[in-house]
This record gives sequence, C-alpha cells and structure tokens, in this order.
Amino acid sequence: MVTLKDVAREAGVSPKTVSRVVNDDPAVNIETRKAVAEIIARMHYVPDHAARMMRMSHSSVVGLMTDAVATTPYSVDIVRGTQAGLREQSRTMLIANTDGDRQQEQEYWRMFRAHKVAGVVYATMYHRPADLGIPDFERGIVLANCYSARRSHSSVVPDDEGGGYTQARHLIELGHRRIGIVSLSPVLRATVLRGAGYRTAFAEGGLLYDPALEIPGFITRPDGGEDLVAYDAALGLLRRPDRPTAIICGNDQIAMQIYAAAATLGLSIPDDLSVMGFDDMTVITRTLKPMLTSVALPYFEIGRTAVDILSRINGETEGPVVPQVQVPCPLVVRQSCRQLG
Amino acid sequence: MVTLKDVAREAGVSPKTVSRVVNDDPAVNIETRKAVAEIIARMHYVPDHAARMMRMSHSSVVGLMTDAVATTPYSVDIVRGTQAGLREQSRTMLIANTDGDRQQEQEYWRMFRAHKVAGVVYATMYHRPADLGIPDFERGIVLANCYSARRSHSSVVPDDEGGGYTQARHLIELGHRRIGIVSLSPVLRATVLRGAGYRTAFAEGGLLYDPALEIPGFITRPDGGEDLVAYDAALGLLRRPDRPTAIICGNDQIAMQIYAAAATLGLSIPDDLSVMGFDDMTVITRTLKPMLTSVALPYFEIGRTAVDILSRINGETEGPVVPQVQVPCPLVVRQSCRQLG
DNA sequence: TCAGGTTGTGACAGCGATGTCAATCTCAAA
DNA sequence: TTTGAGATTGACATCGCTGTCACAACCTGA
Repeated sequence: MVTLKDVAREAGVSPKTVSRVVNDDPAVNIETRKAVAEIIARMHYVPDHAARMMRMSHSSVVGLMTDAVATTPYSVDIVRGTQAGLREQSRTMLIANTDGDRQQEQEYWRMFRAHKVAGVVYATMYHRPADLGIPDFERGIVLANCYSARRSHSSVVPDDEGGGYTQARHLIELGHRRIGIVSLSPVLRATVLRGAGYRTAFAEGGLLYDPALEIPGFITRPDGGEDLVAYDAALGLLRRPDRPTAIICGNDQIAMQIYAAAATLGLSIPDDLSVMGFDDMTVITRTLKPMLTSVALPYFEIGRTAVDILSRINGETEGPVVPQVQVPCPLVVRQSCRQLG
Repeated sequence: MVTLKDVAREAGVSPKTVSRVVNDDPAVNIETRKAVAEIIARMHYVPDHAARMMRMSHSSVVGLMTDAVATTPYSVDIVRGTQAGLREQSRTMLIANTDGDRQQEQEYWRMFRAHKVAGVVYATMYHRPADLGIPDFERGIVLANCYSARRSHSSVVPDDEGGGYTQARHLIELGHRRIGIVSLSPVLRATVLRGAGYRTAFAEGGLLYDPALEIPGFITRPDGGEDLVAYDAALGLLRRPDRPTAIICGNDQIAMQIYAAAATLGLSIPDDLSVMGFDDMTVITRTLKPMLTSVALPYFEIGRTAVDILSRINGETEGPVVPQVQVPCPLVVRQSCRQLG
C-alpha cells in the first residue's frame, strides 16, 4: 500500500501538502501541486478510504436496502439509477438485499451503522407502504418505490395514477370506446391509483367506466403468493358479445397472457384487439409479436431521484426536501395498439 | 457515536477488554464478559468499521463488479447468490455496475482499491471471455459467468454443454425423434457449448443431428446489437413437410416467439409441438400458456460459488483453488413438453 | 514455602488521513 | 527599511480500534 507519507517523502513535501493536493485544496502552489500530482500518478497512490472515513467520521458510501428489488427483473433499474446518481457525486453503494426477512434487515441496518453510511435508500419491489422498523438511524433515509405510512421519511414513487391515465388516454385517442381492463391484484396500491387514472381519462373522453370490464389478472392467495389468472380473465372479456376493442393491462405479464387468449380465440393483435401493457419489461414487450405498447415504470429515474433527495436531506445539495416525489410513467409506443376506424 | 471507550468507561474496564468481548476473545472472565456485553447492548454500541479496517488493514467488504448483470433480468441472481455467500461470512458487498464502460470500470477498480476490498467478484451478463484490463490488483479476483482468456483468474460458469445435453435428453426421453433447434447467436460461446451437448444427447439416443433443423433465433448486427428473429425461424421450421415434434430454444424469449409462431400456424403446445426453453426466467416461463419447461441458468449458485472460491484464494477457507467451476443447469419441468406415442 | 505456570486485564503505540494552528516567505504600501 | 496582509507549507494531535507486551492475581505440585 502506498500511503500519503510515501508520496510526501518521494515528493519532498509534508504529508499535509499531499493531502491538500488530493483534496483540491486551492492553497497549494501550482508548481508544487503539479509535481505532487505527477508523483501520485506515478506511484498509483489511492487514498485509503478507511483512514479518511475515520478521520472525517462520515463515509462516501450510501446504503441501498432492498426487499427483493435487486433480484427481480421488475425493478433492478432502481439499483442502476441509484448508482448513476451516486456516481455523479463520486460515491458508491453498499447493497443489502433482505429478501423480505426482518432479521436480515436488522442485521443490515447494523451494518450500515458500522459503515457510517452517508444515507440509505430503501427500495421495495412493489409500490407499497413500508414499515422500516428502525426508528433510531441517524442518517438520511429515502424510500424508493414505497412510502412511509407515518410520513416520517421522504419517498420517491412512480406516478401510478398518471400511468393509468396515460394508458387509457392513448387508447381513447386512438378511437377506442370499449376498453377492458385486466388489472393487478386489487389489494395493491398501484391498482387503486391507476384506477383513478383510468376514470379521469374515461371521463375526459366521455366514456363510461363499466366495472364489468375490469377484472383482476392476478389474485392474491391467502398465503401471500399470487396467481396469474389473466388468461382466463381475458377469455371472459373477449367472449362477451360486446367485446372490448382494447385491453389495458396491469403489467406486461398480463399482456402476455392476453396475447395467448387472443390467439386461442383467433383474434389478431392489433387488428381485432389492441393491448396496452404496463412496466415496459423489455424482455416481454420487445419479444411479443407484435411488440407491446406499454407504459414504463421509471425505475431508473426513481433510483436517481432518491439519491438527489438524499443529498438534500444531508444538506449537501441545495433544494427543498419534499416529502414525496412522483416520477411520471412514460408511454412507449410499439405495435400492439391500432387506430380505430 | 458510541465508541469502545464510552462502553469501557461505563463498564469500568479498559477499552481493550471491551474489544476482547466484541471479538469473542476467550481470554475474558465470564462475569466481565457478561457485564460488558450487557452494556454494549444497552448503549447500542456498533464497532466502527473504518477504524477496524484501518487497524487490521483489510476489509470485510467484497467488491462485485458487473457489466450489466445487476441490471438485466437475466442474471441479477448472481448478485443474490454472491450476497448469500457473503452473508455466511458476515461480509458485505460494494457493488459497481460498469454498463460495459471501460472508463467506469477503471474508476471502480480504483474505488475497490481505496476500500481495500477483500476480493472482487467480476460478473458478466453473458457467458463470455472477459478481459479485465487491470493487471495490478492485489486482491483475489473470481470471474462469474465469464472466464479468463489468459487463464489468469479462477472462474465460475454455467455448464452450458450439460445444459444443452439436458434439453435434448429430456425431449428424447419423451420419445421425440425430430427435434428442431432455435439457438442463440452463433457467435456466443454458449451456442457452441450447447451444440456439443445436443450432439452428445442425439448420439446417445441414436438420432442424427440435422443442421437444417438448427436456426439462429438471434442475429448479431454489425453494430453489436441483436435482433430477435425466432418467430421467423420457427415459422421456417414448422412449415417444413417433416416438421419437428419438438423445438429446443436458446432462451426463453425465443420460446415465447415459438409459441407465437405455433399460434399463427394453429399448432397447439404441447399437443402438436413440444417446446423447451433455456434460462428459466420465471417472468416468461410461468406466464406462458402452457407454462414453459426450461433449463435454468444457475445464477444464484454461480454467485455463491464465486464467493467460495474467493475465500479459498484468500486462504480463509480450506479447499483447492480450482481454475474453473462449471455449475450444472437443472431441468425445470412444466407443461410445454409432452410424451410422444 | 516457592518456582513456574495460567488467567485476566490494561497501558501504549500506531494504522493513514486531515483539522488546527503556527511558521515561513513574498510583496506592496507606508 | 519596516510592516502587515496574503500565500504556502508543515508539525502535531487525533479519529476508534486492536496487536504487543507487561503485570498482577491466582494456581499447582514439589
């Protein structure tokens, strides 16, 4: 390990001066600075993070605690977004995936404390209320994709209501008047919020919201698991005499099953039926034939924004600390929705 | 921050004794130990990681460098597996996602150095040769899902050949004699290895390998991107007069498109056609109707094994440091393949 | 009773960095 | 020439922890 002292000896200056160069302290003669910088490069000196952290009693590392987010195809982009945000601040990230286990979570909070992380981004797989169960953490905490039931922390969540609105609005603009909905499990907050979005768009377009045309595509079992029943839901909708010309889906998996149901009934997408996904999981949306028009969950942006808020909380960046940011869900148009008549 | 000294003062012992208790040093009187432990708990003392690390000049943190692995639905499980392995060693993980950018990668190597990580797991999205371009890193490095062209590092990779064998073998055991293959891009190592597996299984089953029945489902563009052409490939195969009774896919996305092609031609799965996926991406395999039989890429195991090897390299665990571990790809049977005859 | 362990505990130094404060040097105005 | 302000630089202590070593208290067996 090359240390400050080594560099200082080599350069014939005091360690403190090297430290100044490393930290861009302006109070260094330009000549000295250049000479020292050169030696630093030549010797491959890298400042020891531990020593620095100890001296300054705070770390440049941020903790990312996730329930299952780092592990599901849905929402890994939160991780990427968080990292992108941190990179701009020359920071890095300790990641802790709890798999939803309380005990592990406790352990990792301790670990974050031991590492004196500069803050924590707490991300969840689903948009849901989060109960942190750690009241005594001294550093900033920002919730990503979840929100504090007790409003004790700032949160960054997708604008599900807007997303629902966007889905419906797009179909209405294409001329659809009978729109079916195969939604997520009714217990999810996203379902409620998007429902509100649908209604707003429907009202604006002069459509009536018909509850008979909304069917859950996922059903939550008593044990907490979920069953995907979108295929049957879709068959039900599509066999109606007044079958919808378009279906809004709660996510892209539901859309996949709608494609399957349409194929079963000999309906062609988008000629006989338009399908609108949610999430924009590219593995699905770009693999389906025709490719699926969807509304994206802005996970990357959510992660990035969470980092922003965090540095505001810590007072490192200017800007207000808002209690909640809603990140818009953009429409991604592909080939599964067609213009009517 | 509660420090050792605080605890020591409170307990009326020396800091060193508290340190001993924290580190389970047996040379502490049982009474003293109990008393101190109690005070530690009461004061919520958490040992400062930075100080410890500085004193002991090595960290309990391992670096995980990925190209895009943390961000793709394919392979996030490497992250989980790595974490699971580390957790058993009471270690944690700094994560660095390079998005394939050399410059970022350099930055993160520096960062790992600064953090004095105990080792690095270098994971890639595809099973491929990796060129680390960092010859002077002092700590152990293990490659996950990739391998060193210069054999300079140990690696943990999926057993693609075995996976291919498993795919073919299962279909042959079900009585299929004409088996089509829609493979990944021919430039991938996985494609070559699995091809070998197919041939072995075919030979064992007394089948002839017919090159006309193997078509790429992905095509690599000159710009490096990939086009998914499995749908057309499948149509080609399925329109042949001697159409195969089963198709082996290079991954589950290909399988999705095969389902679409089959639907187009009015073929029912599995009655008219059996389909065998690869990867076992549950978002796809469990959403398709019927659910897709697939061979899993053991990403979790790969991550976990990489950690194992790492601690062997570092001499923390007994066991040989093998140059390469091939992790088997298990068969996951669902409903897309049927018994013939 | 005493030499020679064994056990339990503490004093002290030092890991590598930086904040504090003082020392030195330069230059221009008095 | 003197003086004060500003620019550069360095000496030193210190962050929280643990390795080393010394020391006291207590055994053990001859």
